[in-house]
Amino acid sequence: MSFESSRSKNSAASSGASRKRGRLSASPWSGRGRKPRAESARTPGASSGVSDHASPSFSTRRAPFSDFQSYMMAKNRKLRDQFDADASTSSLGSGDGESRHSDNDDDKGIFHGVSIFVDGYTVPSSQELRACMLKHGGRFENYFSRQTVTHIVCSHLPESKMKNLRSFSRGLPVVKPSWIMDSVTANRLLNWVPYQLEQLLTASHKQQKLFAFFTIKGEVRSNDATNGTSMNVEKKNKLMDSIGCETDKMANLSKCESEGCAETNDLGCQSYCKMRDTEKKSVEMGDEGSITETRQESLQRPSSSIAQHSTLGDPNFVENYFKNSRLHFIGTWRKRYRRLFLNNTPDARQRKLCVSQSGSQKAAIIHVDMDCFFVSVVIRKYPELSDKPVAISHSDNAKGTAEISSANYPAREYGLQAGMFVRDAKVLCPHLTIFPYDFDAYQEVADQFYTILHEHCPKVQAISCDEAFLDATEISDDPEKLASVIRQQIADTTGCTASAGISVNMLMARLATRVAKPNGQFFIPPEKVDEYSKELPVEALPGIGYALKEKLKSHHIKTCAQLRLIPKEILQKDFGKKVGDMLWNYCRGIDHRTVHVVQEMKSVGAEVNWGVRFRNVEECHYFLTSLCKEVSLRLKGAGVRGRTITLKVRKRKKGASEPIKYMGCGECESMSRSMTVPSATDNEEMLTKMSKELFGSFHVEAKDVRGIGLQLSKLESAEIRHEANTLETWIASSSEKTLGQLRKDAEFNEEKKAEPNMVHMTAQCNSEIAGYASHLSNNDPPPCVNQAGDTSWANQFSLLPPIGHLDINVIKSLPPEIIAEMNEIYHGRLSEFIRKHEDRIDQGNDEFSTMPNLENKRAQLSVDKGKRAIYSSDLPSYKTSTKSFHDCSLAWMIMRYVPIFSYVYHLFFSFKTGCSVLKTVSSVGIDRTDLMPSSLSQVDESVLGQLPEEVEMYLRDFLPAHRNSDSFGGPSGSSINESRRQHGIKSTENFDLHLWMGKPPNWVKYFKRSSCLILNSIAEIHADTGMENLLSSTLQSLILSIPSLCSENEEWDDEAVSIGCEFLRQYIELKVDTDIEELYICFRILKRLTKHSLFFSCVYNEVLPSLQGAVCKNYGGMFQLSFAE
DNA sequence: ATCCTCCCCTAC
DNA sequence: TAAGGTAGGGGAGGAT
Ligand SMILES: Nc1ccn([C@H]2C[C@H](O)[C@@H](COP(=O)(O)OP(=O)(O)OP(=O)(O)O)O2)c(=O)n1
Ligand SMILES: [Mg+2]
Ligand SMILES: [Mg+2]
Repeated sequence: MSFESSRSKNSAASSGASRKRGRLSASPWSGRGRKPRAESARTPGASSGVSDHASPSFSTRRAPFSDFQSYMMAKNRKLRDQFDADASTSSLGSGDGESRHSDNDDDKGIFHGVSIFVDGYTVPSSQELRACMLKHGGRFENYFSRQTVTHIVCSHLPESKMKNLRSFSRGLPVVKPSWIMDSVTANRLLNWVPYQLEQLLTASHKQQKLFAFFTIKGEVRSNDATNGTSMNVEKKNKLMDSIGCETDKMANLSKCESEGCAETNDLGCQSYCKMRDTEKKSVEMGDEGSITETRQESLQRPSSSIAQHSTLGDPNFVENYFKNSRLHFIGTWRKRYRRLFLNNTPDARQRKLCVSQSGSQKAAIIHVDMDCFFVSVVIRKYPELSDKPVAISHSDNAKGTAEISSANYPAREYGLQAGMFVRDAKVLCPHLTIFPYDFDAYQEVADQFYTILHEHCPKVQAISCDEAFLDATEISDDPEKLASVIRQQIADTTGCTASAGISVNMLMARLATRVAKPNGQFFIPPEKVDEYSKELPVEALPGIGYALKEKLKSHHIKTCAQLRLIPKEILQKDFGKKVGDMLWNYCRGIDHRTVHVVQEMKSVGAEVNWGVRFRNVEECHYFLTSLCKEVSLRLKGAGVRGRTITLKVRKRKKGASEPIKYMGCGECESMSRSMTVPSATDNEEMLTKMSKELFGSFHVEAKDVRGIGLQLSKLESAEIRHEANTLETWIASSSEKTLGQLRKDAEFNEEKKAEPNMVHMTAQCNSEIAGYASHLSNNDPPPCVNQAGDTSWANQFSLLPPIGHLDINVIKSLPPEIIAEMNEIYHGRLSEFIRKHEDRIDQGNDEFSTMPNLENKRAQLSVDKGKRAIYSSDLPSYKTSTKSFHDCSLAWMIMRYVPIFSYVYHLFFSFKTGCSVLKTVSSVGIDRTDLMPSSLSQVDESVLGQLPEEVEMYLRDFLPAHRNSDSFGGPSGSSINESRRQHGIKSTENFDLHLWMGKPPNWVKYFKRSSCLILNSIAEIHADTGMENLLSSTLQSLILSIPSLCSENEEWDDEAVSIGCEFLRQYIELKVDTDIEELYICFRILKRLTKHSLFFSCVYNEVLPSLQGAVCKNYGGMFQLSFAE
């Protein structure tokens, strides 16, 4: 939707009033200047690496560059970094990745030879640590294995977990994440000893600690006094190193950094420079017209020109933009604090599985949220400002369109809100003090915030950098106490206040927080849930934003109480199944969600919709290149690759003028297109190529482009080892086991040797992938199966899908040479298989085509004979089927070895149609028939969430997170079809809460349908009295039939009372202006009715305040009704 | 029916 | 000047 629409917090109207700033406002802008992040981002040695390496985005890493040379240097450096990351990723498991840059031996990275396993929640997150390790030549293990892991990294484990950790870590260093971050900062591998986890130091470890302490005694003493952090550690390290505790890797990166990276014979570097040159040339040359235009514009436009801050003026635009975008930061921080479920931990396996589901116990959910987060953090230094209106924004310009990011509570008194333009805010509150952002500080506080939460509760679901849900059901009898302890500690540690809401579900906890703010907490007991939720306006419910609110308003629904009057089926019909359910539940305070500690990552992307202005396609392409670079880095940082790439383009709406917001995108038409490729990628050049193609397909005028975004989905893990490892482990154990035995296995199986024939797999997969990747980067056509050369596929026999999995129809449609090769791989059994099948058809007994077999479907090799993009390839067909077999095996093994899983499985795996009967024959000795889900996408999330965390982890980890084997059509015509579908608002008049509108007024329908006899009668009477629209007449008639109606067979429920109340309230609303006398009469009759009927008594009492309120508002007095008896 | 694509909506 | 991102949920409608 357009940023310009009326739902915006900004009114275009109010630009007048440029008043003077208050006295206080001078300081933040004039005094401290406003170099937002660039400087601090490079500050070394912040305690836990807070300032650096926070985001995979390169944009957070370097200062902006003013001249072209430093720009190029930085680019080259970046390229090299990225190259390193590539190398270390593909060198996992086999060393051959290194040959690619063997000329540069010193580029191995400081963590060469180091392999970490991250246990539990850490700051920075395991994702970031992973990115960091891979970037600097180290390795990151998803699973603990004594063979591979050299260091265990963790922080803040509860004591119970510590015990486990002690037992399985035996001898391996257990260190804090700061070891890694500090090492990176120092650009060398620091000694880990000072970073040992103190909590873990048992007798055996103590020796090392004592040793460490002893050798640096003097230093530590003096430093301890200053409560030092990284500085002290840094000193400790120097000492340790000088004693020779551990050999250091030479710090060699800086050499390259200093000069001449452009001349490095680094292949990637050169090709990059070349590419950049051509890019640049094409931008400059363009067509004749645009050259002159360029000249003219740059001459004509002084510093205030549009070009200045747009893509036109800054070759580093994307980079600089992300360095300053608050929304970018809060968007990516969310990831930082979320635990992604690939991060399985041994302790999770070890913990008891019998954490009995608290079925009977009432849940205790705590929602914690920092108060006006950005403001609080910044004004810690200025306590005198805490009761003055303060906001955070990029600019203090009272006439500008900079946005308010956060306003403190005094400022909110003036009506300030996040998202408002500064110029509007200044109108509302002329003496507002505005501070610039301090992103480093926000991150640091957020880190502390989450550390505290995790210290107190194992079940934390991160919502954003300043907000989380805790499930305290099992850990505390007194969640209110827990909340206050947590809030106190947050205040003490961070100097900022947090508020908390406590209730029985996530919805109510969240709503409670709103009441609690600022700096408070609020508990909504189960019995009050109804009461609290009833009074709310619908937009107070999370999930109801501008659009839903408006849609509901058009049905005359403004409050939850009104919403409750609409039957679920009708809501579902009008809003869709899920949304309808949500509305129905939420307005009653019902919420079935559970606190999810781990969450799935489904897409990775980046977009820019500010400052985007182009003159020609070349500039668009250059921008796309930067964006792809960014996305590629983010993918690598997250350790994933994607198969579907989606490009989103915002195009100036026809007739739309220059946006209200400076450099904004204004009124836009937005469109998106995607293509799916057979092999998941994170390769920058590949992305660039694809995104350019997608961009071209829009046929958009370059000058009209106002925003571009790129997103990858259908994600797969970048680490092939992941599944391999798992497979090994599982295969290594043999017979049927109980769950208990299994757990013990998990504890010890790192000791085991895997089957020798399974070990090869990793290396082969890797080399295959590497080969494919290198082809891509050389711009060669992708290798086809035959060229791929290695007969290694034959060796991977054990990984092939059992022959029974193959869809015979698909097989037969394959090119003959592929069939031949497959036949070879299957040692001739394939042709036999085909022959048999043909026999069967002859007998009219085609088992394979009549039996619905999901797995067969998944293994289908969709061969698109049509035009295919250059990067498409037939090769992955094999990979796909191989992969699907992985999935089967893993899932199968879970079922086989863990009886409880069969149970769990039946509990929550829902199949679409025809459950697949999986025929598993095979090379690894499996011979069973079982049901299998094809992926986690078929799992019922809510059930999954209720499982014990361990089970959840298992399932998430062992099942494929995503469907891997759906057909890959490439950008085949259909997937690239422009769609101009209208999403017009459906005007179903199925329900309307305008009760007094319509020919027979709408209330008649409701009353007739009601199960309440009284309401039915009212409807009847209304009809009998000739559809009289005056309520008083109806009530007059009603009172005559009182004896027959009320007292004896009074049957009514809450819903009847509610609709009765709504009926009256709307009547009040309708009549209060125009016919106050009618209202008076009605309520006198009603008062009389209360004597005879409890129902009317309820309705009357509930509506009376509304009546008196309305009367008072309009006439300044109240009805005297009491004498009416 | 179910999947997929192209949206829209929401929250921070 | 100013930095309107990110990612999940979900609906409509076409393809299968
Ligand atoms: N439109 C928005 C919403 C939020 N934020 C940033 C600034 C906020 O400080 C932070 C946290 O968002 P909250 O919704 O929690 O808002 P606050 O913490 O500022 O206020 P509250 O006390 O209501 O939580 O995210 C932002 O930049 N722009
Ligand atoms: Mg907040
Ligand atoms: Mg918040």
